[in-house]
Amino acid sequence: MKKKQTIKDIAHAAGVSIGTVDRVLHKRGKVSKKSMEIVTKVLNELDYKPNPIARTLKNNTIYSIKVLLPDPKKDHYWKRCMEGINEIIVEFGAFDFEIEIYCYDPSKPKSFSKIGEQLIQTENLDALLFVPLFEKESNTLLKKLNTRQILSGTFNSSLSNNLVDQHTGQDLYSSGRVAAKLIYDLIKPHSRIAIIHIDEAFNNAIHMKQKEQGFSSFFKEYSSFEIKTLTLNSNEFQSKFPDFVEQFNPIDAFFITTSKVYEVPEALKSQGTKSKMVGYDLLLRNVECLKKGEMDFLIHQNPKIQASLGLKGLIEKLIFEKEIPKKRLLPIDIVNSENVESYLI
Amino acid sequence: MKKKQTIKDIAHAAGVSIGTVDRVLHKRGKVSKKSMEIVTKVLNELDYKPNPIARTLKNNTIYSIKVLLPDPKKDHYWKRCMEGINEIIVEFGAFDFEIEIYCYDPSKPKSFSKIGEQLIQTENLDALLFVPLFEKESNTLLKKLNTRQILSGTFNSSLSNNLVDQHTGQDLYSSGRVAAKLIYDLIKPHSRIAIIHIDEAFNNAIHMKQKEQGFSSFFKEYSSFEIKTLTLNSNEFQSKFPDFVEQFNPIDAFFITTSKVYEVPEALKSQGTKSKMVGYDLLLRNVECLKKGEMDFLIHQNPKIQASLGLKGLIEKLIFEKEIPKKRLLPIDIVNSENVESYLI
DNA sequence: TAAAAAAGTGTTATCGTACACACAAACTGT
DNA sequence: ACAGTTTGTGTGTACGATAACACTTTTTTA
Repeated sequence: MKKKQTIKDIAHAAGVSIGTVDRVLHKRGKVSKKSMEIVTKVLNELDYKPNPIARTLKNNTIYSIKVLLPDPKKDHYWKRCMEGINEIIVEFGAFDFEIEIYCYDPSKPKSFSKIGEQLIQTENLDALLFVPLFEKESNTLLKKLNTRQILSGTFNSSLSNNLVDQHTGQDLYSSGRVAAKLIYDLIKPHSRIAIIHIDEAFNNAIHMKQKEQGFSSFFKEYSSFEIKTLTLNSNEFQSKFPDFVEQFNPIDAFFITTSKVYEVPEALKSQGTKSKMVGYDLLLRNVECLKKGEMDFLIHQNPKIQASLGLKGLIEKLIFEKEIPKKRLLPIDIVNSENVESYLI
Repeated sequence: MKKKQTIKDIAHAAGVSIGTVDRVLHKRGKVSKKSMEIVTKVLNELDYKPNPIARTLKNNTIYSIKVLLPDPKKDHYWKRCMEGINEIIVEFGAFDFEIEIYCYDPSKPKSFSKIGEQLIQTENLDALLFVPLFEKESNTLLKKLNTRQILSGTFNSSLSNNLVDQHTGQDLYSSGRVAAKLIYDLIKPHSRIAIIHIDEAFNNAIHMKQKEQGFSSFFKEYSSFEIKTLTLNSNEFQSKFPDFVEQFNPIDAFFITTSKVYEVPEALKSQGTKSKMVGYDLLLRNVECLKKGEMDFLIHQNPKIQASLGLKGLIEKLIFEKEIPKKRLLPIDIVNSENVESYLI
């Protein structure tokens, strides 16, 4: 039963003062070669780890973190992210933090830029966590964050470059392949498959493309399927979707690449046909469809965990100086009517 | 930008010393009615919460936690639990803890009782986390833990009573239903389904039973399926399984309730028939089968997360006095050949 | 060679909480 | 009325890490 080593123990073992040990630990210089050697030697031998508790106690600055995500009022998907953020705020409530959430309009790149611009003007901003729906605008923001030495984190969507300090998300290409495999198991050869992209306003373009590429890559190994793609935004759905269905009929399976899955069974009801269906995200309306048997699988993007892990990473980096991986990929959860409850807790 | 309230702030606002505030906070008496009133009033007004960080700093005791789980050498499934435990040990390495792992033979209840008995004899044991494979023996242990005021936690298997302080696991009944739904989607009506229980030595009896009940409950809604059950232990597999298959042939789908799924495709190879198959756990051999297309789905019990969350809960209870829920149910993950990698990181 | 600058080292206050201790004021009993 | 007890209150120190500060020793410069 050995007690944890403290800086005092190290100092004593090395025959120096705690001041010297501290200078070695923080590489603050002003240490002789001799002291340096003996302290590092003792440090390695005794496996010293500074007590994070004591460290944060002394360092009583108030860290400021801002979170910027799409408005949940415009798209319900983001509500769960908000919940994840709020959970972390509670969890770290005992620490001196000032965390504020801001929302932008997911259909307006300018709204993103504008709020982003305001946020980085904040005095003493320590970290910014955001959802980079718009590639160009996000990169502009990131560059400014980097020059100002502000810690950056993204989640949900990913950027192709390496500018961000930390990213939390899913591999969308694999996610498309998962959907493909699920559908493949449900249908017969020579079936007809429709890929439907329903977006607010063509912003998730990269997002949807990656899923489609994964999906297609899977079916390339099997030539006997006919696959067609329809891309439309939310408003066009009522007008364009029925036409598409009529022309491509009969459709054996649908792969919907966004969370607006619930639109499809609704629209198909008049048709009377029963198709296999795989889509994204556990929105209330999607879950209802799943339970009613109107769709087969949902792929869970785990927005809550993505957001909370992202924020947690930034916080721990700030207060514990914990190193965080540049990229963290979460599992791709397959959800059907029977395990959906287990994800909703 | 408001700083966190400290005990000093409260004392100042109430016009008393921090000692008095402290006595009010800890109900240690020796406080006049007048002081009591004004301090509680200020306390409520300013929404004071003591800093748990500073609190633990003072309390420099070394906590002792023991973990008792089935030997990974006897059953590979437990290897990942071990990994989860070790990750947490690293994560909390900076704190004063003494965590030790002990293993018992999953086929011998006596081995569990014996080591359990030894562990609770330990002086100053603060918490015990264990896998309660054996109901009777586990309850005996739990009662002793309770009388000795030792914090208790279980994971993976659950007990029907309420004696344990904290449990982390999955709902096995639902898990059986998930398997049922997966199989249902893959086969035609009037198919024949086999439920196979392969156990080391009939210890997971409750475990397997719960899964079977969930599975059956799903198919009760559809009368047109023929379901047969085979229960055997690992050693009997070679001899009894082929007979069973021959008698019940053709079998359209298999539901294997334990992690020994990999045995089945192997045994069926000589048969030449292709059946649907759903089983449990991401053992290396199971993953190989999944990738080769020899089985359709695996249900992931997430042993690593179960173990690590369980241990983390106990630790946080001890050092931060964080309240932990009596029961924590993890999601039931559905795994196919395309998302399996995302769970193996 | 003396003065100035730099390098190296130890001491100490601080963060917020907890608790022992000291001390004063208000009571008790003889 | 005075010693002894109880009650109430404030002060001081500890926990471990950190960094400012003070001090000594060495090196550089004029």
